[in-house]
Amino acid sequence: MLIGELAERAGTSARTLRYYEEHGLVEPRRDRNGYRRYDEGELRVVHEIRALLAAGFGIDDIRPFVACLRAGNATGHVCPDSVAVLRRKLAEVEEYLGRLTAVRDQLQGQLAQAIEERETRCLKIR
Amino acid sequence: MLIGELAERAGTSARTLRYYEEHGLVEPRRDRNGYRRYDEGELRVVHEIRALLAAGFGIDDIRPFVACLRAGNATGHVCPDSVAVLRRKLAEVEEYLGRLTAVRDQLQGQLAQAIEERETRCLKIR
DNA sequence: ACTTGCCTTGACGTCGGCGGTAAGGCCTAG
DNA sequence: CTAGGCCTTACCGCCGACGTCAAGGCAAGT
Repeated sequence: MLIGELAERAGTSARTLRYYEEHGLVEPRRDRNGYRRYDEGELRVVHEIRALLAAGFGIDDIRPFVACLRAGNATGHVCPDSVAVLRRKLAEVEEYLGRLTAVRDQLQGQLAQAIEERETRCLKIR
Repeated sequence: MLIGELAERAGTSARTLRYYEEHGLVEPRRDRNGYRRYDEGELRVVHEIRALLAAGFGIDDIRPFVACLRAGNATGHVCPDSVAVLRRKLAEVEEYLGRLTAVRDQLQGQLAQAIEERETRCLKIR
């Protein structure tokens, strides 16, 4: 499989796949002419990468998951290194959730106050 | 008040205040020698800006709040434009909260699954 | 031979809110 | 006169996951 086909099947771009390779997440063989040659398994790897990125992981966080998949595991998150990253990320997400919830409450409060104030003014005008 | 004093009183840097000015949030007068001269009210404006930034607003979102404050209102979020931005931002935050909650649940699930799998293997080994 | 359509490397652009530094002007105290 | 402590404009750097050229090589159909 050449890079274009993998890109299309994975729902992404060739540039993106080269980027992953540049950062050590994928290592295709090379044809005589220098073309990258991927085997079928890489499709799963790329899907895993994309899912983790979408979940907010950084490239460096993802490396252990890929290694775990390559080691023959059914999923990338069962190895100790992956679990450590999972724990850390979960903590980060929960902290961010807390802050974001506080922000939401504050916004709701300001909005309610603004509306109330407007109605007060309307009553005065009448 | 010169830029250094305002920066210190607002708990930020001169560079930051110039950045705000560059983006139309503050417009100090100029002394004969070109120095920026701020009056007392700008301290509140800068505090408002910082609070909104900390809440996740972008520079462009903040402009109406500043205008609202300058128009003589007690707070920057009572004017129609500000309220519109508040509504939009609240919607954004809530959507992001939803996605982040989904991510958290997924992470918790994967973590639980990984731990369960490990324990299963330990039982087998024994 | 020519066109089309893959592929390659390399390098710069993006977004946002500044930080940092250079090169220089202004003002005051010693 | 000079040192220092403000101020000015101007421009590069940062982070991360790519997008977007540019310039060229390779393979295959007509």
